[in-house]
Amino acid sequence: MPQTPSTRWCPTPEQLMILEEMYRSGVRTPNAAEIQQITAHLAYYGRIEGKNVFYWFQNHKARERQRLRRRLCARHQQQTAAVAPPPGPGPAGGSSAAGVHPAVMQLHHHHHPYATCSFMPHHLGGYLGQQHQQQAATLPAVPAAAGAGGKAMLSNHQQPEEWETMEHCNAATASGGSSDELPPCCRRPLKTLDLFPTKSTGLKDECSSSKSSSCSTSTN
Amino acid sequence: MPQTPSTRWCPTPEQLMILEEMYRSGVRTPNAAEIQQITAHLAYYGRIEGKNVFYWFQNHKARERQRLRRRLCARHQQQTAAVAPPPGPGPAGGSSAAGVHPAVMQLHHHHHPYATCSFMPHHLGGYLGQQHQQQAATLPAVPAAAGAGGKAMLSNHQQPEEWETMEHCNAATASGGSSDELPPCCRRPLKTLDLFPTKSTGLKDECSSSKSSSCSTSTN
DNA sequence: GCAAATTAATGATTTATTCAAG
DNA sequence: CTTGAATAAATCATTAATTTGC
Repeated sequence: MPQTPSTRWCPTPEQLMILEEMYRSGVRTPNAAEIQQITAHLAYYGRIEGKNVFYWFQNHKARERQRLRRRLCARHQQQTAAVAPPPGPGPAGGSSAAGVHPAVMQLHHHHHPYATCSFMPHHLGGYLGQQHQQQAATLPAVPAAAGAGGKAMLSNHQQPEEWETMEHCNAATASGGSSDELPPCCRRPLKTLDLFPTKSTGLKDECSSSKSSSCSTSTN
Repeated sequence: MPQTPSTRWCPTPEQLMILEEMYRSGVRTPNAAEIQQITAHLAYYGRIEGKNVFYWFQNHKARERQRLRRRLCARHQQQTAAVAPPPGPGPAGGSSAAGVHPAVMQLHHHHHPYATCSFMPHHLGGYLGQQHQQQAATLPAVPAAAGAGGKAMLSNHQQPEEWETMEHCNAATASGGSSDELPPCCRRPLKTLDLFPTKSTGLKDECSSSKSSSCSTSTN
């Protein structure tokens, strides 16, 4: 069969490189428009959809943070019995390498080749730019008026997050934008979300679900 | 400004009633097609979009469960330390009006009047059934090839969840369906997800983040 | 040397939390 | 205070590495 019916997007090295570079330069949660652009650009190197870009940033961000947490935790546990660690353990001479290369953005600007441009996580039905969808036939028997994606793209690119111990390279608002419509709902202040789920808001966890499991990496 | 640019969907009593009835009859996480249908139906009673239906079910489900958890927890704590001073004033008697009428499902079947049918969480750009969008003008300066929604609809309507202590009304798979394409990725077994985040899969929590907060219903 | 069996990464989905409009 | 909307965390599932047996 000519077309590998791979259900999963498989990023090419180039795509990955670009994405990582973007991430490094500060892009964390691109909004719809940005995702579109990125997608269009990356499409040059192979099949890719908006949702892929979206997911990639989500996952990358989450996992980067996770990794950090784990590290800090390990370290914390090491010196646990000792004393209260200095408030700002910081990367401790780690690879603070702030030397990030600036605007890598427009590596090449040419639009189109692939750019399926359809978001919508899955089978929902990409009735959008549905113009030359080879596999349009495989689309399910969804009634008819099939809408489109459900949840969605983020909107505001809130920079600060692992900004803390990470390589907090500035170059904020990498994607230039800033002149978008920015609808009323997406201007969340910033949200101070530190590495550890402090959750000091008030009523958070319903119960005291004592989840006591060490950091041991047990195989799944 | 003739049209209140209310950013939020405001469900009409009828819409709410129908939604609740559906929920009661087992609908928990309708898929895209179902959401479309529901949206179309509810659109008869007022403006509504797919995402609204989607969110409604999400929230309703989550909150129902949350309420339960809180109750159980409270009870548990009550008989635990036999103290637990009521921290907050508490809403006391909630409106638990459970008097709902049975199978309301197809109250009327007529499609259309409103049914914006566009999902996509927000500003993304509802370039879909974009046919008579009054406010199409307000759409941002999204480049051009604007894709569509981002995250998304669920797919399999996994029933079991609060099935436990809830009113576990059966009538499962209310929306008939079951003959959809159901792409390879969405056949999750069932997922046994009980009320308390047991999390016994394996390596879960990175650390032993001792989040010790009682179930006290502190006002937010 | 290859191919089945395991393990590690990571793309995709679902659930839980949080924010803020009404 | 209720609840629609948005985001982050957790989870699942598939693909790529890697190991092991022949």
